[in-house]
Amino acid sequence: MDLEQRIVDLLQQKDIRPSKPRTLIYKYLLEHRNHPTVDTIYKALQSDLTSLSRTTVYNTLNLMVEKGIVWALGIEDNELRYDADVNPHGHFKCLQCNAVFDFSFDVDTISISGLDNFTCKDYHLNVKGICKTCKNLGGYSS
Amino acid sequence: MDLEQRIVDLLQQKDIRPSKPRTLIYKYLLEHRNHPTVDTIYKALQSDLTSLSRTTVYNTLNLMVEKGIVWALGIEDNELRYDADVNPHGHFKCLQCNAVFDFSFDVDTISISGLDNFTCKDYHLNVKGICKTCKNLGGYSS
DNA sequence: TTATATTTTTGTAATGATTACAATTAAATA
DNA sequence: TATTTAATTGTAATCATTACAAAAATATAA
Repeated sequence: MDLEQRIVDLLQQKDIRPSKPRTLIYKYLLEHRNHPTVDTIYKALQSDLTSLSRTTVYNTLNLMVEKGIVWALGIEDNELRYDADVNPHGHFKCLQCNAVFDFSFDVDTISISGLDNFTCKDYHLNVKGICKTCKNLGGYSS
Repeated sequence: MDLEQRIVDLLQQKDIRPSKPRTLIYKYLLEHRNHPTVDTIYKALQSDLTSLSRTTVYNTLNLMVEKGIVWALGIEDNELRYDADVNPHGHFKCLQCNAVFDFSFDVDTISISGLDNFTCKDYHLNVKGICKTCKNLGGYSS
C-alpha cells in the first residue's frame, strides 16, 4: 500500500475526512521532520495545490492536533511549529545557534512526584543548552 | 534580611540593575506562582507603580529570561506565561479543565538518547492529560 | 440522476500579543 | 554640577492567528 493510501486510512480512522489539502498537509509533515511553521507548509504546497489557502493550513493543523495525530510545538515563542511525531519525545534547543534537535527518552524511567492519580496522555521534554557543534566551535562561556 | 533586599541582591548578582519596576515585577513573580501573563502582571502592579508601562513589563521579563532567572512558558499557545522557578520542573495541563499544575521530576533518572556531548542547561517537562479532579467528576471518554 | 443538506475551503478583515522606536526620565560617572 | 549612559514610557507598527461569510466540494435522500 502506498503512502498516500496509508495517510487516507489514518485520517479516516481518526474521523478526519481525507480531502486533498488535508492529505497533502499531513504528507508534508511526515516527509519533513524539521518542525515546519504554517507558512513553510503553506508555501511548499502552493505548487501542488494552487488554490490552497493559508486558513486551510491553520484549520487542518488545528484539527489534527485536536485529533491527536499532530503536535503543536512551542519551541520558538513567536510562532507554533508542527510535528507528525506524537510519540513521547523531546526537543533540544541550542542557545547559541538556535537549532532544534529531536531526542528520545524513556518515559517510564522518570520519577515524577505531584501527579498521583492524574492520567498522563503525552509527554514532551524541552531541554535548552549548547549543542555538540557549538561546543566544539567554542566561544560560549559558562 | 527582608524579601525586597534579597531580590535586589539577586538582580545585582545577575547584572540586572535593580530598578523599582524590575524589583516589583520579580517580586510579583515570586509571590504568584500561577504562571501569570504580561497583562496580569501589568494590571496588578499599576496600583503600586502608576507610571508603569506595558513595554517595561515586556522588557523586564525578556531581560530576566535572558539572564536565566525567569522562565517563559509556552503553555497556552497564544500568549507566554512567566515563572520565577527555574529549577528543572514540569507543567501538567488538563485537557478538560485547562488548569495547569506544577510537578517535580528527577532529571538524573531520565534515560535520554540522542544528546551525547550536548551541554544541557535547563529541563522542562510538559505533560498533557486529565487531572485528578476531572477524572473523579467523570465525563471524559478514552 | 437530481435536489438538498452538510462539510470543507477560501479570502478578507479583525484580533491581539509582542516589538520597534523615539522621546523622556532617572541614574551613574567625572 | 555637568555629562554620559541606562531605563522607562507611549504610540505605532508588525505579524501570527482567528472570525466570518461566501463559494466550492462532497455526501445524502428522493
